[in-house]
Amino acid sequence: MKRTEKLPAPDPRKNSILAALPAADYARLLPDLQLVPMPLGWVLSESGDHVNFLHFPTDGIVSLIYELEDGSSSEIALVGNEGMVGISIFMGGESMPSNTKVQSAGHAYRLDRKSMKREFALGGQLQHVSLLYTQALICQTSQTAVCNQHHSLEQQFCRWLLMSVDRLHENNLVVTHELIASLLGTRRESVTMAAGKLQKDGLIANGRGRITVLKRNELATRACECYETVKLEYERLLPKQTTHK
Amino acid sequence: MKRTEKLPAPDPRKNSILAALPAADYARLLPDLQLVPMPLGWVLSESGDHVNFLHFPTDGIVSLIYELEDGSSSEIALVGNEGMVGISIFMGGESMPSNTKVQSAGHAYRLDRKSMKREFALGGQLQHVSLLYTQALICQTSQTAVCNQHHSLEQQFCRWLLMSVDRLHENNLVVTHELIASLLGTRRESVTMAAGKLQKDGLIANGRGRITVLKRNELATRACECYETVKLEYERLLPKQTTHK
DNA sequence: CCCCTTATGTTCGCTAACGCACAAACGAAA
DNA sequence: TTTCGTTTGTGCGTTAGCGAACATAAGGGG
Repeated sequence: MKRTEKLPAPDPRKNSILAALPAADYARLLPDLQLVPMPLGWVLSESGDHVNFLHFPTDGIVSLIYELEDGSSSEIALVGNEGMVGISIFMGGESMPSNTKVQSAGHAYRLDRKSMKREFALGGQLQHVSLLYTQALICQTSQTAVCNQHHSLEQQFCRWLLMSVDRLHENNLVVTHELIASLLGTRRESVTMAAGKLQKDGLIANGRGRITVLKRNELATRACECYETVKLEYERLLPKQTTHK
Repeated sequence: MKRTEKLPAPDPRKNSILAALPAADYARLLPDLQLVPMPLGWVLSESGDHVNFLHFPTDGIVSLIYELEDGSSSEIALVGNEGMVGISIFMGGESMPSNTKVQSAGHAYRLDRKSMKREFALGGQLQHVSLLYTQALICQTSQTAVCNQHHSLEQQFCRWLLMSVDRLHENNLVVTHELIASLLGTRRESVTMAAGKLQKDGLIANGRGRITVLKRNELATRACECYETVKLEYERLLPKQTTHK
């Protein structure tokens, strides 16, 4: 019988937003940051929910999902340790029409509404980085809209795989075709076919509830330009930087 | 021969964002607001352009458009007198990957980057309303993404017509099928067919480069839920209010 | 008034993706 | 090992929308 191992708490600064803060700002925030595990499938918030915490993932992936009345849905953005979940807290709307759901297990540090608003109002680096991140998120969402309109399922699937492995920092995804289908807003069978084709060509290996990316570069050539466009915009807006001391 | 008539300058407060400001804030801004005409087809900014002005439309419609490498494109959002164009100025990114293009002629007041940043940094009502509007814009963009994935062209077309007449405050649109097609990311022929069907059913009348909405309510029943969802979210985030004195 | 550009209407085959039905195979739990 | 639920594979017929080619029509400028 396996025991759940007690792992050491991850460094909050594995999250890029927190890592971008000057020491003083970070120190001010640290006492208010609470570690929370993000198990697979956990729903952080649903459409219209009053959001009480801003989450900074250190690992794992959270999907922002829009659901329609007929039950169909689409993922509009992916968030990993490069970002945060719950922007309506500082944007002022209190809630959003999207659901936020953990698509790959991990951890996050959460900051309560009051602390975030207090820090945001200071007009310091957290405000600055939060707004830049939000702009990047708008870019991702917009590109998703165009992508849904113009690109084939295979292209979208490749894009999604790349965006996921980028955020996981490893090649192995724990997902079913069914889940991917709901995120891409398509049928499970279509995903199965696309995955089968990529596997036959040796780009991925897919087992039961698991997909392993084997040839990242080739996947990128099969993906649409959307992947690269969004990635470049993220790097432009939120350049990789050494953590402030 | 028609002469261009010299019309009186529109009231800046016909723009909802400006109208939402307290008298003191508005007075501080007023000297920096410049009226600019927005002729049909005018491109305010293209992908990656360094944006120097924030525009507050008083009438007319501006489209935010994403263009792909192969020349195809999709409209991401519509902006009328309820909003503003050039959010990257206060979001911090300086530029965005979208093009902004006048889809229906009108006017706007523009505010230069420096003045906007100065006012935004004060943390007053302009900051607050700008962020709320940005969240509404994210909602519109996200819903567009889902809509592109799941809804038929007819549904999208009806949604687009409704969103346009809402912002124009009249029933008559000056657009060609070709233009609509590029905004909806589809073929001109498909738009012609959809328009023909709606005309046969008496919901719209379409002439050469002109579409008149005859039965607004019926159009709403043929549109997808996306129209209503976005509209409600706009009203929630930016409730109609009497102008501050 | 005529011409000529621009906009709209219509047809025909084609393909990606849908909806449904069912078969196969994997793996955890008994 | 057997069983059973979940996941994946496959084969239909159907359809919305694409792409290209072409016909018609509306309106402005000479």
